[in-house]
Amino acid sequence: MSKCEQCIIRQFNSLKALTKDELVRISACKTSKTIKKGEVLFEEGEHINGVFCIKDGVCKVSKMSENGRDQIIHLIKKGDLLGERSLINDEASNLKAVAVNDMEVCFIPKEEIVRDLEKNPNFTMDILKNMASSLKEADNVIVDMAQKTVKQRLAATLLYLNDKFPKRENGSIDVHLTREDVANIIGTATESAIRLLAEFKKKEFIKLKGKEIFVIDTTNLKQIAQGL
Amino acid sequence: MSKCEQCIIRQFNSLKALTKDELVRISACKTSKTIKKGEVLFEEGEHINGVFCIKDGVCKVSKMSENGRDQIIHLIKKGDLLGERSLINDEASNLKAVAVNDMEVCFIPKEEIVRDLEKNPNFTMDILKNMASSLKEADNVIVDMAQKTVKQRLAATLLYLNDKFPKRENGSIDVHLTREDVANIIGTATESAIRLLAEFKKKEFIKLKGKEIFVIDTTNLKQIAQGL
DNA sequence: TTTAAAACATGATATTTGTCAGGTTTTGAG
DNA sequence: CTCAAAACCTGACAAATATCATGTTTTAAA
Repeated sequence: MSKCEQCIIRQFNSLKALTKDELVRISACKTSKTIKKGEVLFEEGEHINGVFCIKDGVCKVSKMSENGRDQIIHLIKKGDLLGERSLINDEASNLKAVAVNDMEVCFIPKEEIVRDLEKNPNFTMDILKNMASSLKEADNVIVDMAQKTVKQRLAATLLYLNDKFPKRENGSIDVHLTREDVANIIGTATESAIRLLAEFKKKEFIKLKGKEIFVIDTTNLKQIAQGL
Repeated sequence: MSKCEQCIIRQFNSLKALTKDELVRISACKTSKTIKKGEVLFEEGEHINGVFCIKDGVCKVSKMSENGRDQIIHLIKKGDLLGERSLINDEASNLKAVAVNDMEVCFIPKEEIVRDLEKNPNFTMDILKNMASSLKEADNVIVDMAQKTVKQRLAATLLYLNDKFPKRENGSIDVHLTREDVANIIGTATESAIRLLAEFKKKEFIKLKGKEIFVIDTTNLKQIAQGL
């Protein structure tokens, strides 16, 4: 079992604010898990009671709408923390998380890390800063969902994926999303997502090879995302 | 100038976590303002450098989309704090705030209250809890914007307004929103909002008298909001 | 009180998006 | 490898929504 105090992943999230002693204690109680593509990390309504530190892979975090369709709200990747909110309130999760690529994660139980939230102001402030930044990002998503067309949102999403996620050797985005996943990110019907992907392909803004997506023409995609 | 330590409004927000001494100090440096309907509290891109404590009235908090239309993201009312995020990061505001009714607000400068964020863990935790709850709420809004029809969103918004805002003596919701404001909350064209309001009126789910809105049939509005 | 601007309203029409139906291709378990 | 399930794709059509045009009513400033 690897040791948190030697793990470089923590540099990418709030765990970097923990002291060496705190990390040693956390290391002793954390569990490491391998999660295969398609497996569930947690369900809506479940009490998570801890945080996941993502060492590798990607998962989709979604919420079922009253209309019965899943809306993907976040994609969580290597270096991210998942489930911070479970440390702050005692509510059940309003979200579901499913692995999109195979994952390596560590799980830190709430009761061990909550103390640090109370005792280490650096850690608290870092969590607070992240929340503030997530909230700002959420504002942007709300505006985009409310005001942009499906085509604009797809263009923006492709740029986001291309920007934030690793590439395979051949240059495609290394995230195993189905067309339905893409539709559930932008909030549209699967058929609409497929049609627009085909349109972007035809215009040579992107290349498609099975589930692999290659972003080619960022300039034009940016223009479309902005509604020009 | 009224004193914070004697002000009951703070019971409704995170300021309740401050000690008496802290409140006395804050009281000495805060400024009270009257803001008339239509006046701007702050603009997008402005550095707020403090928090507003809303003693009375309502304001709309919005963000301009790339498409050039304003999206209202929050309605802030009596008892709420506005601008907490300015305490946490040093970025300019991504949002604009405009009074919708006449307002009474107090402004607490950042430099005076930031100390309390550092020194008083109760205050920090309360801010953190509020952020977590806002984030959860933002998730819900994203799902609704992405998945619900305009009609569903209007029904949900009417129920929200009816639930969260004071009523006038005659029973109408005491928030002075134009049709354009309503459209900018639900993310649609003004004409569409007008048409749907007329439809709800015809079906007697609501009553309209000028800008006054009376919610009558919550049962049917709930059904519509849920897409039944 | 007057009056120009803003807000409200409605019809006609265009565009976007969803739904349904029918196929083909890909995937992964056995 | 085989083959059923899942994912993908496309067309036709329906529904939702935006846009444009035009007229009326309300509001608030002079």
